[in-house]
Amino acid sequence: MNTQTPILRKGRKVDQVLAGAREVFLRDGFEGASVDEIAKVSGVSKATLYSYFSDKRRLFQEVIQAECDRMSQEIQASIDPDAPLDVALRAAANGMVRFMVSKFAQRVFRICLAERDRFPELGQSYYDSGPKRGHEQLSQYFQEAAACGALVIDDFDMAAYQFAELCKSDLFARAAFGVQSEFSDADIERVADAAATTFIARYGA
Amino acid sequence: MNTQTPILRKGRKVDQVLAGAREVFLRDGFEGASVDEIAKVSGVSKATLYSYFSDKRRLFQEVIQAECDRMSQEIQASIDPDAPLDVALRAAANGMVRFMVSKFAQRVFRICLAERDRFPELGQSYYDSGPKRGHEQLSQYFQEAAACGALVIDDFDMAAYQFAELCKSDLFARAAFGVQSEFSDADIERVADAAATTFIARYGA
DNA sequence: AAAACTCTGAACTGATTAGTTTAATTAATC
DNA sequence: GATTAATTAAACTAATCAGTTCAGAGTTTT
Repeated sequence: MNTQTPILRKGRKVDQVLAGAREVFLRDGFEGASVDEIAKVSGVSKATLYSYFSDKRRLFQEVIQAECDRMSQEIQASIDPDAPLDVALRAAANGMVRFMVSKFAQRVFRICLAERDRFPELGQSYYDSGPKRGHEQLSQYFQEAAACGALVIDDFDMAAYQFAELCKSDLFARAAFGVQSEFSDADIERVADAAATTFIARYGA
Repeated sequence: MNTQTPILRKGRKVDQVLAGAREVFLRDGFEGASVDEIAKVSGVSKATLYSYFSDKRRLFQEVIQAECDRMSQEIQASIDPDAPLDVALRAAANGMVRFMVSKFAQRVFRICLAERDRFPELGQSYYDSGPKRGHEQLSQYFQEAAACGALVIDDFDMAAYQFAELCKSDLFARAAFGVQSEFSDADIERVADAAATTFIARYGA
């Protein structure tokens, strides 16, 4: 349950392979990626690759699990608990919008969604690392703010879900479907402010 | 620009093929689906299939375009413009939540997202048939309601985006990532009511 | 019922790809 | 510097799959 390393890694090029596999899988998806391509990009022979990872599936799982974990790290809802409520909420919303439309978050989102039939545990894994984790952080902050009397919330879970969804307004779907791929600070600020304003209108003290 | 039928369809089994292809593509995605399987499910020989559709890509495009169109039809934000505002909003939210977590909408959503790299026009096509169309209907209703003095809205586009996003709270991500697949009326009602309440708190007169 | 059109089944091509094997090379260890 | 372990390139297997071909069977039209 702790230091087990389920994959055999007896070589010095494991990290090269993981890096190469990450690049190719995130670019081409699971089916779209060929093992030869991954070996080439990694600068490693196919035999070496297969000495580390028993098959393509396991390599993919390792890579995507690592990306989910990394996403989990990056979701640090940068909330300053001491700032005035509206300032803190605006800043948090800004961070969330920015993260949600980022190239990285979008890639992981789309890969996990696309491959979740082939890898049944992947959907749950993504959900736990992304939405669920973000939700927990928000919910906790809202509880503190409510304790201070700054917010009046009947259902903390629902409030957190709504806040996160408000941050997706407009931009998220555009990014996901490739309608727009670059977003200005003004775009982000606009959505974040609107999200915070609506949230406060409902839950403000 | 009107009655052109770009695909050669000189046979009597075209609809069988489209129906079979729909079933298989929606189940297995583009790569996952094999043409032999489609022919088998359609009850048609592969030669016949290829006499209708020049290749697998075109068949897929036809099928998914049809599904986008069908989705477009189904998005009839069932709004009663004469009902009291909160009743109308609750009903609209209920319809939206129900649609968004439906098997059909989820299938189309995931397929389009998964295949939009391979079919560049698909992302735009989905966006236009789904989010954009829903957005237009909402925006129009909000403008009417604002004209009646029932709503006070500064940015109609943003308001419509926010309403739609609020309807995705909690359930949409669960459905998309397979964390939950069946939703009770109570689940739906809960989210819809919360969405309407938050919306009215911000934009109510 | 003859002519014209459509469909079938099955075999075939050609290309791609996951995964294996092997004999030789390179790097790490003692 | 000798032993041991890791890596390599390249050829190979076996499977899958898109798309073609064609002789014959079925259907529609006149």
